[in-house]
Amino acid sequence: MVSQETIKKPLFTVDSVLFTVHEDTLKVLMVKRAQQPFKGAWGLPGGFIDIDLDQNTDMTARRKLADKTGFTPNYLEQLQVISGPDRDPRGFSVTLAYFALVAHQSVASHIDSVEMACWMPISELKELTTAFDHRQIIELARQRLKQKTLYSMLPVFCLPQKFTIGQLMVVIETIIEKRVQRKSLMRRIEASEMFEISNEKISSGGRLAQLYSLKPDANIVNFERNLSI
Amino acid sequence: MVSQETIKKPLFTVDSVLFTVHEDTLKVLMVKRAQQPFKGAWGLPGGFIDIDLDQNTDMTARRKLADKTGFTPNYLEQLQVISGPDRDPRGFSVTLAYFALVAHQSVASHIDSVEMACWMPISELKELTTAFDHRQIIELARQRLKQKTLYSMLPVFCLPQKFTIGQLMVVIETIIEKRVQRKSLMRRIEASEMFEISNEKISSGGRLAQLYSLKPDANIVNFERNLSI
DNA sequence: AAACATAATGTCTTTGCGACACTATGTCAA
DNA sequence: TTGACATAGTGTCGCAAAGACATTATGTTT
Repeated sequence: MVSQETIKKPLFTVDSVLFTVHEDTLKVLMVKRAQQPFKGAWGLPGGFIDIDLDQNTDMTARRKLADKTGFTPNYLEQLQVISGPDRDPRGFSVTLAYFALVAHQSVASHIDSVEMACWMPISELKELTTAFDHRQIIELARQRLKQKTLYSMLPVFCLPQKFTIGQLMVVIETIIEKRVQRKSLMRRIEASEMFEISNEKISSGGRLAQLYSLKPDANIVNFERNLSI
Repeated sequence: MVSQETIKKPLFTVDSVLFTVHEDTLKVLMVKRAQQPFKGAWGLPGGFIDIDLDQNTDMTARRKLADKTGFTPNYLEQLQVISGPDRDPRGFSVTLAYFALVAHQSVASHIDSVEMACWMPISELKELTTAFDHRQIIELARQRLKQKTLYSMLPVFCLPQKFTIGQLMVVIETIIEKRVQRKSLMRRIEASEMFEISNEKISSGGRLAQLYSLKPDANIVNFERNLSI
């Protein structure tokens, strides 16, 4: 028989960095670990692939997130594989980290009712001791989110189905930590052809704001220019 | 004890898509499989992680490439994890695919001497039956290479240490399948500050061409604008 | 020495974001 | 009711970087 049968296998896990923006703050979903190692510490939602339940690793990520939030995220993509002999006390470990986005309101109530999960503001992470190398993974995810925000409309997945340009602007500014011109966003919304104008407007303390929504079959457009850093 | 001990583990492998450009053609390194499954078929170089030899999955990719080419690539980055119950006849399989670049001349002689490895022009892939889902993985890698070529100088890793703008232009045009302005490349070389002007020039049938080389400590700059598609 | 080939530069056009003034239209309070 | 205020949306100019292409520079070849 071939050699792979005799090679020691590493642990393989799937973890997700689920972001949302709420109250002008970028937050990440953390869960309190119920088991060793790092029992009781905050860490990323994730776990082992279950080859009877999961068709692939994307499903593993979704399933684990659903366990914690009762929801599947609006957006999910692979972030990176992190591996090494020392990152897990149980032995050589390989983690596939996902990066996900969700509208805060979608999951707010469920999260609030569970003691094991919380939305952690990204700024409060440095004072927190997290399980494994999860803080670095979150930082990696944040960089990716920031970068993608410069050339795509990814932040719409942090908003409800119908949203205004003002809301989009706030979310983008929170993510990239820089002001952005409303005009630029309007140009991009127009040019991308990803969105449709709702027949509703909502009040926001001044002139009524146009509601937009993502077209049902829209693919995410990547613009050829970044917003300036 | 916790449940992960009882869960069936998927197979975990690391494969690499190693590109080079030679004779105005984008080529990918394929190896003839020595073992089942798909024994005798062409596939991507790769294999199982060896937790005694490899500090992480990057090392696995490098080690497996070195086995086939006697070389480590000039550039290596993670591409994507592909997983599923049916992609490997032995059972549920998880593959971490890498994407790598090398100058053709670096490895040409070694490859030529080995019957088990060859540089396959990307255009000839569709007529070839490849192991597993390796053709899709290659296509994925090609898309990524193309995209990154629009906003970075990644193609320099397909060139020898000293290269001319003309050579760079050919490689870029081969990858993105579109003509590009020499002027644009010169502007980018200047602006990125990644390169230094060699004190040599080489002949190329006309006026001598300036040789450039990557600064030893240079990081890869991402431009804020894409080349047009 | 002339023809040719490739390299490099000069400069005008095009495109899309940034800045900001200006207009539009809602709410709220006197 | 009306005027102050707030937020939404538009018009327009500036600017930076890529595209296009003519022009100049400097090699090789005959």
